[in-house]
Parts: sequence; structure tokens; C-alpha cells
Amino acid sequence: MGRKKEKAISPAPKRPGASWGAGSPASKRSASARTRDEGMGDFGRYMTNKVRKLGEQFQAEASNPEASRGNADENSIEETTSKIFEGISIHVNGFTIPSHQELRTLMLRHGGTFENYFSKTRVTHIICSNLPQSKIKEFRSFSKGLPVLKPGWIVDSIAVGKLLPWASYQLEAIYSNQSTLSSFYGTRKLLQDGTENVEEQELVAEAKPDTSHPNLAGDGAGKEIEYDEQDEEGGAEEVNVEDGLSENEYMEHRRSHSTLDDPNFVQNYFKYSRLHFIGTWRNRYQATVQMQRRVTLDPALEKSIIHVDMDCFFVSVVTRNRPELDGKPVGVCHSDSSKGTGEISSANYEARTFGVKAGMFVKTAKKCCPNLEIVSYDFEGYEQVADKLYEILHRHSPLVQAISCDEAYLDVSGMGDPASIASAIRREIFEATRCTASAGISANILLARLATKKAKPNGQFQIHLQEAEEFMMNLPVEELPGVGWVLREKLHALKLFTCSDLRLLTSETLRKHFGAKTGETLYNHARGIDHRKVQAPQEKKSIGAEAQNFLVTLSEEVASRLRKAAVHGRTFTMKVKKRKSGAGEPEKFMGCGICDNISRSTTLPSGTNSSDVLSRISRQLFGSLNLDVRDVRGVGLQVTRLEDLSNEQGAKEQTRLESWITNSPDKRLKQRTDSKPDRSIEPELPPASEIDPCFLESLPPDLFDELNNAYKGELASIKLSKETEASKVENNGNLFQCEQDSTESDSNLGKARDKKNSDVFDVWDTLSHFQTSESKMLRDMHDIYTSVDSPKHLSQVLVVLNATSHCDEADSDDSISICSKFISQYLLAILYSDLEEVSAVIRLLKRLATKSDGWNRVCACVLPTTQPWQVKPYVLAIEVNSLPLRPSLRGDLIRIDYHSVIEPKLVAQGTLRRSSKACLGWPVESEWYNLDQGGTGTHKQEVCQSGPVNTNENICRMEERVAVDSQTNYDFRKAVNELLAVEIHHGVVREVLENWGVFSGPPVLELEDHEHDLAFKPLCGDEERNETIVEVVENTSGVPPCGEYHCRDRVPHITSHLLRLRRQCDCQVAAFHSDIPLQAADTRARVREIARDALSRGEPLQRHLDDFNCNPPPGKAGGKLTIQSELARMTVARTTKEAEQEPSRTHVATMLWILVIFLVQIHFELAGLGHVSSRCCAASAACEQLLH
DNA sequence: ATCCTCCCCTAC
DNA sequence: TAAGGTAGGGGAGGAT
Ligand SMILES: Nc1ccn([C@H]2C[C@H](O)[C@@H](COP(=O)(O)OP(=O)(O)OP(=O)(O)O)O2)c(=O)n1
Ligand SMILES: [Mg+2]
Ligand SMILES: [Mg+2]
Repeated sequence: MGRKKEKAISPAPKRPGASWGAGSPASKRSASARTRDEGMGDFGRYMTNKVRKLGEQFQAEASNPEASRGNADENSIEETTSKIFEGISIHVNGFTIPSHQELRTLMLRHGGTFENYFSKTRVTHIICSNLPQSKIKEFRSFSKGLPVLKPGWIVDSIAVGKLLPWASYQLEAIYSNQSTLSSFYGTRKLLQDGTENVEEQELVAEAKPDTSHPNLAGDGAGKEIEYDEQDEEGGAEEVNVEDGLSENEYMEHRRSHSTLDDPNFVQNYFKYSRLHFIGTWRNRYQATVQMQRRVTLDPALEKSIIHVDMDCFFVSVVTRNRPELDGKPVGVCHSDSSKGTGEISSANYEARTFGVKAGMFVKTAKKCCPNLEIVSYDFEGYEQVADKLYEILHRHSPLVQAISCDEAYLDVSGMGDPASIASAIRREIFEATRCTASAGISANILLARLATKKAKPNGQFQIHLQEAEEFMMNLPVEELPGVGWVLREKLHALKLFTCSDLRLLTSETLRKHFGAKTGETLYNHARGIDHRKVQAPQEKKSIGAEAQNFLVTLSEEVASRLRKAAVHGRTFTMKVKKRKSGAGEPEKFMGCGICDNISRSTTLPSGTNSSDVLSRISRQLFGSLNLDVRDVRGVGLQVTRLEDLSNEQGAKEQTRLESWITNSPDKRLKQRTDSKPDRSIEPELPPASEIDPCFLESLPPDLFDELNNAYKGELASIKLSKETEASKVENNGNLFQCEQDSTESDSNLGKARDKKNSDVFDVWDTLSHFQTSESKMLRDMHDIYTSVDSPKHLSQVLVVLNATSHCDEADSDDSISICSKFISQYLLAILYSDLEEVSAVIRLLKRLATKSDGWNRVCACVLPTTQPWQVKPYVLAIEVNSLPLRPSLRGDLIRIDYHSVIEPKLVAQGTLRRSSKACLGWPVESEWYNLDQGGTGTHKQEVCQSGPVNTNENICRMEERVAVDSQTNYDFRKAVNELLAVEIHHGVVREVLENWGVFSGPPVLELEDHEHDLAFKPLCGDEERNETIVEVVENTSGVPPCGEYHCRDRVPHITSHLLRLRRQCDCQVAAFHSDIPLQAADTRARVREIARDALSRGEPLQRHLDDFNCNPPPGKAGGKLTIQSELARMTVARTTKEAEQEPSRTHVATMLWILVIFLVQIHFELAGLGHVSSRCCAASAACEQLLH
């Protein structure tokens, strides 16, 4: 089997600040000291502390992203990256200095990889500095001759900036002390020439039962972990533990693993987690197994499927080395303590006869089986046995579907007698691993799987097709794979207990009860029918991490997994476990108790794997959940919509304007051209004169330039004339007349305006001075400027700059300041003449800021109050408190959707590639793609015709929703930024405008005469769905209705239910939208608070005319204040459908409006003014003038 | 008709 | 003390 493979090198993290383990040893030490003060054995108090710290942590992170970011930057200052460990993959064993986490960071930062679990197929070097006796023995069985080196090798290599020969870093001490090891390595040492050249080892020393030693594993309580122990602070103790550290000290030490002070908590946690092991095993497997060739099997052939599953896997791997346990009931668990809240991972068959099952608490298991022996995990053993298992399986069939580390399906159709193949496999497995496996053989996956169950332990069983029926007959429903607890209960409730019961029902009935797919599956499975095919590994669909703690750590973990998988992700889902209301502290140590799960997701316009971005996203997602952090029991972050980085280049290529035009010349250009509707389909450019100037104008500069180049510059003049017109309009319209008054900056700006025409500031002249600058940043700009053909805009230069790679050479303060001034002046000069260019430069600036520190600083100088590039998630309703009413835009429909377009050409080739034409910073109207209206249909049809394509997979709608803090200090700049930086979803923009129009003052409840406008009493509710029915107990307003209120969170369908209810009962009903699981008490409290607040300030509680016409943000939470406007009247009927469809005009108008406001924003930014919200009146007035 | 989000369920 | 992770499938209800 060709296991030899080149290891995919994961790209080094771009931003060093994002890596792990940046904390200093000192801080760790003090952290551990703190834990020591906490007293021992008092787990209740521990828990309280845990919760408190968790609270502080989250509070700090969620509420103050700026601060945390700042810290991260500080930490990252001196970090560097390189590629010196390219191709090297280390496994750290035992306690080391630097710690295993630090080594991990170093490796990742310098191009290497780090394996948590040892595997000879992936690991190239083993690092350790100090090994317990028993570990050394173990080495013989697993190191397989790989070099065992001291960590100094890594540290020194980094210090000198290249890979040092490792020969002198071998662990001599150990060789000399340990005859077994030294003799073993003695032969190998001669071979080493000291480079990273590591041969594929034949398994010389493999699986010699006589040489292996009884595992050191848990031969006594308190020594539960023998696997790969290491710790940054307690390493020495760790070794002592093996020699019998006192129980108390040991506990103390252990505790540091679980405190929140431990910066490596997540890492450590995972290291000991069986579920993490299982969950991540597939990744490791896929990394080693080469892409299996697509095997085409004769469909007419009768299928033979073999299902192989190791018997009580986790147990047998451990017990094979411990004959003294033969015949005894054994379970695998970390701890054998009296508390007994550890979980049994697997139990052997002896134990199972007592009723011990995987997942049981030790406590419970001991009740069933008092003599149960508890053994510790041997993750490395599992890894090795799995490696061997799969090696054998792949030898026997080209088509292997890995289910987990101990089980797989093989398709052996037409390859001879499946039963003898199965027994050969089982025999080989036993010979190679001394663990037994069972096998099921049948015609499909389902039956093979069921057969295995019957065959266990250590047997095999075949279900021939003709026997299938009988076999299925009396099978209890819960035996069917896929039927778990919930489904079983549902089935039992319907009095369906066996498959024969199931077979009495029609497929329709089942579908009705259980949903389309599930029903159908039940119908088929009850009959022994299963159409699933044995599948080789598929492209992964999601990557995630779940843990108990730490948004940032979590983000980094996920980001590093993304990098490892060489993908970018676009959709981020945060999953939070929250204490169920009423539930107490968890019984289980570190458990989460009874919880509700909440999840939130957001989608970025383009993929990322940056831990920086991820951690900001996670903070925001977390923040948007509005949780009381004391109730948080677990947080997970999942990334979906993965984009393969290796395809990205190609995808980018697709977005080049040229290829775009070339690929589909007619449709897209036609839409925007004035004449000659039917041109030839030749991939030729239409004459320049046929191109609508509007189209040109709306193109982002880079695309425009590309097009312009294609037209050899002809277009520039067209655009120019258009621009001149535009600027005329602006001036005639006295666009900024209203700002001409008082403020100091106005005069500055006025000057700037003068400058523009009198050419005081000459961009190109200034730029040419940069040629000799010391600053690389400035020189680069100059160089690009000279290389660009007849540059007209600075953005052209920045575009190129943005596209070229950035070496993060430190820039001096001077050059930063020069650069900032230059950009500012340029912006000032064009501020009134070239709106597009202004926005182009700003966007590019922000993009550049994400790429290099220098530009980041420039960006901060030019736009001190504008956020650095960051797509702001989340789906909260926007509340704007101090914007003018813009009635003309109320209800307008704008739609700026982006689509990934399927390239029909590629579809024809049988491949599909997402090709996104919308990139961050360059919002593109959907019309450009002609995907609006009929456009989408066309694409979908084309795709569907060429094969069974899941359009969901291939036409990917990107949308981004804009979030704004729902509280008072609304930052207008931020919103406009987001509008520009972010793709805008039709409904959301509508929402935005709606909200902008509605709130003309600070958010006030309409309480005029009645302070306690409303108050509720909860009646009943469905906790699961976050629904609560409340009774209105106080309602004096006369506006909101009396009766029952449905409060719910993210369950928009309730609104229709409410409508129905209203019709039926003739009672008044309203809905509440809230992002928090709405507790009536919260609502009431909030209502009162607002009222009291307003009254105490003596402010009138105004009512806005339109308050009650305000649509609920469709299905969205509006924060607490939105509640009120929804309360006022149900407006479900007024959904977006009601709005007028007048797309292109509205598109343009609204874009223009937004841009004008944007301009105002920049205007003030450049003038160094603070808040601009008050100036929006001017902007919108100007905008309206422009619109007419 | 199809997609999307926010869940839930299941398996190892 | 224990280390309750990971990832795919799928349903409900709403949006388009
Ligand atoms: N709730 C669970 C289920 C399984 N596992 C681990 C331990 C098992 O050994 C391994 C494989 O799972 P199996 O379902 O194949 O169970 P076993 O191999 O232990 O037993 P069997 O002989 O039934 O296959 O996964 C676990 O940790 N927790
Ligand atoms: Mg098994
Ligand atoms: Mg299994």
C-alpha cells in the first residue's frame, strides 16, 4: 500500500499574534499559584470560582473586543514566522521545556506540524527531554526508530533560522541509561546524517508480543493518565507522580489542568478526551490515506459489503498487554475514584454481561458489576491499531469507507467469497494487533452492520439476501442504526416496536410522522433495504471545535484546523450550552449539567481562516446571544461552507472581468448596454460606444481598469465625461451647502475643495518622490505607480499593492505618517469630485490594513474612528437613534445580493466550482450577474440539466446582515461602514431603512400616560423552543391589545400563528421578538426601566406616527426595544412582499444615498471631527436632491 | 420549488 | 474529581 506520501504542509499562520501559547511562563505560574489558594476538595467552591472566572473572561472578551485585540497585538510583537520546519512533524512525549504547547506554537509558526497523537506514518521526529521509566520502555514499541530529540533542536533551529542537524540533539542520557532503548537506537544512529531525512521505516520491531511490556497504565487509583503527559508548569511533579506523589499534591497538580487560569486548558482537555480522539480521528486518517481512486463497480453485480468492527476496541487494545485481566470484566475510564462520575468509554464482553455499557458513569457500572476493573486509555495504542487495521482493510478492497477508528465498510463485490475475505481480514487483524475484530457480511450497508452486531464478539456473520426478510422481522426498532432515543420513543408511542410493526405502515404514513427522509429511511430499513453506497472519504463539509471555554482559544483552535485542512470557511456557527433555567450546579465534575443549547451563525462574504477574524466573530456571536455568562456551560464554534484554498486561485481567475465577459458575453453585458440586443456570441468585446456609461461608472475601479485595458483606454474618456457630469451635479446641487457654517473644519475642507481645482496637491508628483524613500511601503507604491499604465487613480496603485504579497517589514513612524498624510490629502483632493474613488481608496485601505501592520497603522491614522476591516455579523435589528427620518426611502426595496455563479463551462466538464464575483470591499449588484429574477432560474436550470446537482451546493447565496449595537450610543460611521463593506440582504437593508426612519430620537417607549404600560405574567411555555406564552396583566395604553402574548425567540412562524389566533378569538395578539430567550420578567423590567428613565429625565414620551407601521424585522430579534413597536401592532402582513419592486432605480438611488452618506462620513473623518450623526440630515437632503 | 437558518438527532 | 467532541443528516418554518 502506498502509504508513502508527501505531507501537505499547512500554511504558516499569517498573523503571528494568533498562535497558541503566547502567554509567558511567569503568568502561567502565577495562575497556578492562584489555583493553589483555592483550597482542596471543595468542589462546590471550585465550581463557583470556575463560574466566576468564566464570567469575567467572557465579560471581558465579549464586551471589550478592542481591549482584547490590543492585548493580542502586544503579545505578538516579537513573533516571527518562517518555513524552517517545512515537512517536519513532531510528536512531543512527556514533560518538556518549552512546554508541549509552546513547541506546538513554534512548530506551527515555523512551517512544521504538530501531532497530538503519535503515528509513525505522520510523525517524523519525536521530541522529549525527560521520560518516566515506563514510557521509555513503551518507546520501543512505538517510536519505530524515529529520531527522539531534545526540544533544544527546535529552539536552536529557530534561533539560527535554519534547520539544524539533529544528531547532536538526541536523548543521550536516555540511551546510556536504558540499555533497551540505546541498543535499539544504536543501530539507527549510524544511519542518520543529521538532516530531516527520515526514511519510511519498515516495521521491524513491530508487534512482537514478547518484547512489549505490560502497559504502565492505571495499575492503581490516582494514576489514571499514562498517556502522553506533559505540562508546562508541573512537569517535574508529573514525573514524580509516576513514582507515587502524595494524593493531595497530585490532586493539586491535576487541578491546574482544569482551571480557567490554565491558558492551555482546551489543549489539555482535548488531550485526555476520548470523544475528541474519536472525533478527530477521521481527520488524521484522511491525512494519511491517499485519495482513493474512484472505483467503478458493475452496478448489475450483486453487492457484497463487509462491515468490520473491532471488539470492545478501547478495552482490548489495553488488555492485550495485560494477561492478568483476562476473563475479568474491564472498563476504560480516566478515573476509578469514589465519586464515580467518570464515563466508561468501552467495556469488554465480560463486563457487558453485567450490563455495563459505554457512556455509563463508573458509579453506575460498579453497581452492576462490583468487580469491574478500570483501566486507563491508551490513545497511542488506539491510533496504532487503527493504522494497522486500515492498512489491512485497504489491502483487501479498493473501496473502504471509514466509519471510525475501529470500524469500516468494505465493498468487495465481485472479489470472491466475501465470507472468506472477511475471515482473512479478521485473522490478519488479530495477527497484527492481537485484538479481535468481528465482521458482518451482506448485500448492503444496513444488513452488514446488523450482521456484525450478531457476530460479536470475535465472530462473523453473513446475511444472505433471502434471509434478510426473516432477520429483520423481529428486530426491535431501536436496533436500526439511526434510531436513537428520540426516534425510539416516538416509534414506541405509535406502538411500533419491531421492524415488522414498521412494515405495516405505508411509506406515506411514515413520512408524515417522521419527515420525508427519515420516514423513507425507516420504511426501507425495516425491509432490509438500504441504497447507501460504500463511499471513500468525501470532501469535508465542516470544521469545528467545541469546548467548555474561551472564545479566543476556541477560535484559534478552529482557525488552526482550517489552516491544517487548507480551507477557508464562510459560515460560522456558535453553539452555546446554557444552564437550563431552574437547573442547579452540575453534579459531574466539569460537567455541564442540564442545559439548553443555543446556536447562532453568521456568514462572511468571503472565507477566512484567520484566528483573528474568528475570534472577533466568536465574540460577536457570543455577545449577540446576550447570555448571562454565569449560565454558560460550553461553547462551540463550527465553520461550514468551506472553500478549498487550492481552488481559490482558479476561482479568482474566474472573477477576472475578462474571463467573465469571455465566458458569457451576451447576457451580462447586454443587460447594461443600450443597443443591438442580439450580438454574436463570439467572446468579443462590444464596441466601447455601446457600453452604457452607467455600467462603467458602477464598476469597481479594478474591474473598470481591466475593462479599460481591454478597450485600450477608450473607456476612460467615457467614464470621465460621466464623472464630470456627476461632479457638476454635486456642485450645482450645493451638496454640502449646509455644512458651510460654523465649525472650524469647514474652512479646512473648503480649502481642500479649492485645492482640488488648483492642483495644489499633485498625487503623482508626490508619489514620484517616494522612489527614494527608505520605506518599503512608499517605494512599493511608487514602483507600482510606475508600472501601471497611465494611472488615473490612486486606487489603481492600491489595487496592485493589495494583490501583491506583503512582507511585513516594520515601517518607521515617519513613513507611516508620510503615507497617511499622502492618503489623506489625496482623499481631500478628490472628496468632491470622485465619490467612487473615495470609497475605492477607503476600501482598499481597509483591505490593506488586514494584510500588513504598516497599512494597518496608516489606516488608523487616516480613519482614526473607523473600524478596521471587519465584517460585522450579526442578525440583530439595527436601531439607530439619531438619524433623520427619510420617508422617501421607507419601504424601498433594495437588493444587493451576491451570488456565486456556476460556470456552465465547468458544469459541462463535470466539475463545479463556486465562483464568487462579489468580493469584500467591492459590492456588486446582483443585476450584474443577471441572476435577479429570471437570471437565477437560468443558471439553476443549466446546472440541473447537466446532472444531479444539488443547487444548494453550487449556487451559493451570500448574504450578510448588518448588526448594530442596540443600545444608545449608536455609531453612525460603523453602520455606514458595514453597509459598504458588507453584502446587503434585501430584507435587512429594508430593515435598516425602516429602522432609520422610525427612530427619530432616543429610543423611548410610548408610555405617555402610563408608566406601567404593560406587564406580563408568564403562563406556560415551551422551553425547548424558547417560547413562552404570557398574559398581559397590566395594559393601560389602549394601543397594545389585551390577551395572550406569545413571546418567542427566533421562531418567526409564531407570528402567523398569532394572526390566526387573533382571527379566531377576536382577541388582540402581538408577538415579541427578542434575541434573548424572552422571559416575561425581563420584558417587564425593561419596559419599566425605560419608562422611568425617560420620565426621570423629564423627557416627553413621544410617539412617532410610524411606530405602529413598523414591520417587525422579519423574524429577527430587535433587542428589547423592538418589542415595543411590535407590541403595538401585528404587522406580519406587511412583509417585504408589499414593497414596490423597482429594482434598478432603487438600487442606484439607494446606493447613491449610501455613498453620499459615506462621503459625509469620510469628510468628517478627514476633518478630525467626532460624531457625524447630526450631519446626516444634510446628507439625506442632498441625497434626495440628487435623486430627483 | 428551493434555499437558508437554527436547531435536533445520531454515531463513534 | 474528569477530560460530555466531532460531523453528517435532516426537519420546521420562513424567505425568496
Ligand atoms: N459512547 C461511546 C462509544 C464508543 N466509544 C469509543 C470506545 C469504543 O471502544 C470505540 C468503538 O466504539 P464501538 O461502538 O465499536 O464499541 P466497542 O468497539 O467498544 O465495542 P463493540 O465490540 O460493540 O464494537 O469508541 C466511546 O468512547 N464512547
Ligand atoms: Mg467496536
Ligand atoms: Mg465501532
